[in-house]
Amino acid sequence: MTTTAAQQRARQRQAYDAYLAECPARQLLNRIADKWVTLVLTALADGPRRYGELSRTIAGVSQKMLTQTLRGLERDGLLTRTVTASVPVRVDYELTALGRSLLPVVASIKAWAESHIEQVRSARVEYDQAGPDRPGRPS
Amino acid sequence: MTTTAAQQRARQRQAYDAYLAECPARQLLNRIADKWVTLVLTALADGPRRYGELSRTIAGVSQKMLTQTLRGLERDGLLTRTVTASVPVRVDYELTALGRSLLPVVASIKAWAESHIEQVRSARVEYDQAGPDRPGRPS
DNA sequence: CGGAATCCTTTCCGATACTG
DNA sequence: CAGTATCGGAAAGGATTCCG
Repeated sequence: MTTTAAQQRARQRQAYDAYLAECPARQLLNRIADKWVTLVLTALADGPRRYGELSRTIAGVSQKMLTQTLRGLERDGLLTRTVTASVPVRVDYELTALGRSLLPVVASIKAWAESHIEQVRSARVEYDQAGPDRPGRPS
Repeated sequence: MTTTAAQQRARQRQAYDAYLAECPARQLLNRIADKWVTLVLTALADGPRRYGELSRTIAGVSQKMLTQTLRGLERDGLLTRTVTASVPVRVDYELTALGRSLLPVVASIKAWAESHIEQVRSARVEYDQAGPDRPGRPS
């Protein structure tokens, strides 16, 4: 896979392109196109939330994944982490301006999933019934 | 995993909620909040594409992941697969109406990643510099 | 050309135990 | 309360080989 000078110039013009495997945009896409990221960001839509609140809101998330996701989002500048040194300690998470710019996008994914699940389920039933012997199906 | 009649009724009332671990919407979210799904759907934005075209457009995707993603999207009713029996065989993929309804959403994620990568990268630099000894960082 | 099938490595992720 | 650290199983995903 060689790249011509013309392709190089084309890339400069269009800046970042997620279709290119080596592009940083591809890696960022990989990070934000994530279930936990979507749920965490939308859970912070209405303002700051404590760790425990997030944990309860996002049912079934393990503490490991929640912490890991929060750290990643903090590092990427999408949310802030504020520690209040009390007993017991209190930690609040809040979206940054950058995080809020992503919010409508991930919120629309979540909304789409919730509003189209019925159609998807019936499509699956139809697909599975149509040909029990199809490409991709074992035995 | 048994569900009581009360739980069934509760689900009917609140429809689907991706925050609930058991909810089908959570699983659907898990499927569509995916790097390959985003790239495949956006690659089909301008009309039908052949398998080989998709493979070249989405640089770095393995044949296994591409086929697997396409099969999943076909089963979920987001795209159609059309085989033309020639030599060699020709296979085209095209978005369905359902798939097109998801398209603007995933396109906006891809666009966000491409347009905000700079801000995210500088946020990472700042985070990493600020405290080389921070929560989550080894030694 | 457009896959399927197999093998094998990497990464994800949950469970558990411990800490300030 | 809000984590960290570690371990092991499960799943994702790449490379390779073969096929209609």
